[in-house]
Amino acid sequence: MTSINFIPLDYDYFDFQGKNYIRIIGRDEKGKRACVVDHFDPFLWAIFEDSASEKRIKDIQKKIEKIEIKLPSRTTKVERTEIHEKKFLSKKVKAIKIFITNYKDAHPIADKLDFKEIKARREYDINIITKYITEKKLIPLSWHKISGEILNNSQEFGNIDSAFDIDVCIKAEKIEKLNNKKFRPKFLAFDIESDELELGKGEILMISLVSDNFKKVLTWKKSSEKLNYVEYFKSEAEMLKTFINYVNKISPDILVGYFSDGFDIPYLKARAEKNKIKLALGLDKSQPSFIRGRIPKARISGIVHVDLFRFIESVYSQYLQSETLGLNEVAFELLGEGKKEFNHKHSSKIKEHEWKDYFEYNLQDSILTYKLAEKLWPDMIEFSGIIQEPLFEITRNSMSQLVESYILHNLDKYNEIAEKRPLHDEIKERRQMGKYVGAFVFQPKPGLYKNIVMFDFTSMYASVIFTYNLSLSTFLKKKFNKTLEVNLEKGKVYFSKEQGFFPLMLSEIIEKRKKYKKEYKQNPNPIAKARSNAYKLLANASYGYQGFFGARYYCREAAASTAALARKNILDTIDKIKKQSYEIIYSDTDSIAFLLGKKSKKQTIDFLKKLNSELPGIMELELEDFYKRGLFVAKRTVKLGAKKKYALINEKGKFKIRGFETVRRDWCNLARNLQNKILQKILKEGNEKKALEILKKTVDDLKKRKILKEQIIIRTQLKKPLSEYKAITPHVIAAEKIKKSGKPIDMGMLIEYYIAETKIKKSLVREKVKLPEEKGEYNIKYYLEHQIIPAVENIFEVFGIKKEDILQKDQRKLHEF
DNA sequence: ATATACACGGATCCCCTATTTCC
DNA sequence: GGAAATAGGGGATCCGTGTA
Repeated sequence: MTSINFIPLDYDYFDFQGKNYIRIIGRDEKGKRACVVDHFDPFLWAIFEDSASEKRIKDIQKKIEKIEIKLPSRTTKVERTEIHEKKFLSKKVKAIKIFITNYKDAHPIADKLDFKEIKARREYDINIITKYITEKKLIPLSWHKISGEILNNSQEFGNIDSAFDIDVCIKAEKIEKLNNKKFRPKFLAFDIESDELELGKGEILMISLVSDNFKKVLTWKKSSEKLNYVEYFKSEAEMLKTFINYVNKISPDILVGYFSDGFDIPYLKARAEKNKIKLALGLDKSQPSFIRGRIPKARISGIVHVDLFRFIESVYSQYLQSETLGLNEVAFELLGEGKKEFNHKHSSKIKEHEWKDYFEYNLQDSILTYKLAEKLWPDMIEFSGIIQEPLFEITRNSMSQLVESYILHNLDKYNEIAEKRPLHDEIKERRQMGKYVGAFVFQPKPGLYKNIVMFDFTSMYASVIFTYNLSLSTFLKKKFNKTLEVNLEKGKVYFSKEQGFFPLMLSEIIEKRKKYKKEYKQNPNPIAKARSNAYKLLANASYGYQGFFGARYYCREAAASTAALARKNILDTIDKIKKQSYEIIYSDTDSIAFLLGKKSKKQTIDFLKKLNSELPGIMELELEDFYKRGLFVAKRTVKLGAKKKYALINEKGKFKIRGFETVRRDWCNLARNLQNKILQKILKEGNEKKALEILKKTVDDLKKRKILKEQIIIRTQLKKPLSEYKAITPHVIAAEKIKKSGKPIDMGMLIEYYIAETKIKKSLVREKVKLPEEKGEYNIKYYLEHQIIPAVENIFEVFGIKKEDILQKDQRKLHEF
């Protein structure tokens, strides 16, 4: 027996003689490409009724062991069974573990377990790789010592070692986890350019590739200038062949693109087909395969294909300020550099000397993608390690899938059998349930306040779930002794006080989050930060997960109770703060703002300690900050204060602006910047005088047509296919215009437009829409009445200045010209 | 395909009234 | 001259986006 130190990267499975085997590609310690083949005994569970007698169980076991399914290609039978004492939804159960020949047939086998003493059949609907990892504990992106037999030209598994381009192949006998050591994968970033955005429609003009000390642009277009990183070919086909050769030669661990699931890989595949070339990117020379979905997932055998856009969209975007998730903006925020400027036009119109810029542009995209991959690597590795799913899945799964994977991989700690995925009808039913009551939001009074204290609950929902033990596994249909009773709108619901595994798991997540946050503070480094963030994300998503109709552990009652008890706690706390004669000015979900008044900061902090000592369980209130001033405005429609809209300045002069148009991307920059400046001025100075001057200046500039076009562009996202819109809004018109001009329209596109002057008097805004590149003058009336005034009128109204006052002054000014 | 709460612009619908059209 | 058709104003409601 030999052994290697191994880090798993890419997981797949195959059948050999009717049985399932797992194939994992990774690296050994010397950086050599290694392949581990492991057997896997698939199984599922059947859970007995509590009333089932020992004798009956034995009977059933014998019957189960005779189950067999004959298919044309294979026969699957029950190989063996074991009786276990397990837990299901935190309750003790007797269950039978049924080992079968091939996991693909787990479903039909489950269907055959039709005995009245069996109340549930489970774990036949879990992905085979997930199941393998939970069983064998071969954790992705962690080092392991694999002992076993080296396969060298072995006929076993049909010559697997020679089918793959690998250095060593081992059939695993024993797997041991090693202590964490660093691993730096070999990335290869790539990007393609073409005239047409519709998949495969036009030719691929060029492909850029970036890896360690490697930069290339492959093209078949001629340029007047020779560049050392550009390789010229005589045709698209030759270029594609060389691209495939480079990928094979460099043999990266991770092939990384930006939106490459949705564009680059499918495009390459389509063009390769057209040119009758096999897109043999896989380690076994196979072509990429596509797993269906909203955006298909492009899998390359043996190499992890990471589409950074997808990872950023599903996981990382919440840490970003960027308003779009385009490569340019994201790279700017994370790396401080953006894409190269290039004025896109059809290749037939590009002059010879202009190609150089296009090549540079194309190369820069891959450089940025490469750098982003390096930057996000700590997050990918931490997510993969914590959730224990392969990188391919981690970078593509939604938040609910990540939470669920975390649960599945941790169930054995609690001796739990997994709950099943909801079936189609079940999902339909859950969705029809409608909404339950959510968070409490305090109705603020408009005004400019001084000396504000803000408290907030740390991980409020997660701490409520643990404190009150709210989950599917603790939800009771009836009231028993020692139960928690929660009043919901539709009646009372009950939860057991016996510890449920879900709340317990969540408390461990919270603990780990605290631990790594502390660790990060003591020693700031990307790994600690990524780890702390990953746990924070899991904790935050758990509440939503329990209320999500697609969840295995869906429990509407638990989700509704979480919200209800969070409301109760914050309202109780508000009462206590009031009783100390503080004046509450605002509260939303987990935060409370009130005036310091005559009290000192120390008194307030002492009071916070007292509040904390009275809070149930692990619930915790902390001081968010002291603020020098805060502004709350009225709603547009009624005189009441607007919720979720306020601006604060702390004692260090740092602003916190929420909900205002300043932070909304569907307002033009002119209105946003103006509002931002005005808010900041008012908060800094404590009055509106100077702010009013800023407003006048802007109105003046607007009327004199001094405003730059960039400032008046309105951006709105297209959230569904154009044809599905019932209300034809300005951004829909703009999208139609783009489509007419021959550019493709994608769902999710950010549509840009401005409102122009028109000759004829038109009443609808949409009739004045123009695209940024269209010539025209901006509509002064529109920008004044629909952008500038609405953005600031509520602010000035706090100081008793009415919209008419502002407008009248303007009109007088207008006459002066 | 994590949850609900909230603000608000613009379109659309509906009702009412004034004006125009038609007999 | 009077009824019917039409235009236009104003408010309620719906649709849609984005944020907390």
